[in-house]
Amino acid sequence: MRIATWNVNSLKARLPRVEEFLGYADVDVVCLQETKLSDKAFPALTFQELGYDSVHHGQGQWNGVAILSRVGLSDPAFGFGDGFTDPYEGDARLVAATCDGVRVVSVYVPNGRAVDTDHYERKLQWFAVLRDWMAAHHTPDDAVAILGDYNVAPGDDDVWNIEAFAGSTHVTPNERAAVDALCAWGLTDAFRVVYPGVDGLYSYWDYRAGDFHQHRGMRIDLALTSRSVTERLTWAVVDRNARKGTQPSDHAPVIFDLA
DNA sequence: ATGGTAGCCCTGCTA
Repeated sequence: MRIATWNVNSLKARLPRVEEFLGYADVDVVCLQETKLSDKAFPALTFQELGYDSVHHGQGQWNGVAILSRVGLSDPAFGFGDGFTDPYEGDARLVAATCDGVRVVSVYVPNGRAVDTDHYERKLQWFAVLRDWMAAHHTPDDAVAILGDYNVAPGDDDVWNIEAFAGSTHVTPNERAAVDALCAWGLTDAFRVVYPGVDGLYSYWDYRAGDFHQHRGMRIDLALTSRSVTERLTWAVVDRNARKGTQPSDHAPVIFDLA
């Protein structure tokens, strides 16, 4: 099974690039973030014609997450649901579905804006709720994969220059601890299983200042996988070509192969 | 030079 995650930064603007990606990437499951669409505007029929079932959790102007699957898609869930207090209530940031026996979760973690803001504090809370939500619905022995834009670079080698991020979000100890808490529950940063200690592998480059061509990127699009999924992992890659050309997203897809 | 670009419900906010 080949599974990918991609923050498309508006599916309306990016649909041609997403269709192109589906045409060459041979992916079975795709987690999308920042569709920026209402559910009504989500192009489910387009994906159906390309062979993919889909589920979308959207709100319109901002956020929005989806899962596409050509290997089955069942038991969809939208947001944290009853029993959880979402620190970003009203935002469409999580959708889940079971695809060929794997519980797939597509997440768009809040950006956090700046360290000294309420948005940052609620970003940390959102991570805590995600962990509680996982623990409430699953055990680490389940086949679970949470893919998405985590808006956190887990290690110093996940940013182009850690000194340039002094005082910034995405690299703070508290944000990394929030990711570590998910891992402590029983998940693994799958990309680093394939590329331990390899520098310069990013999934996001700011549109501004020519960051992509200057290799000023960050690895913030992650797949956290439970043990049984991690054991099936054979390969991973960033599709950097998707960041090039006409009207690219500022994120590239990250692709994972499971035996 | 506190910049730059791209997206949205586009003259302001979000990332």
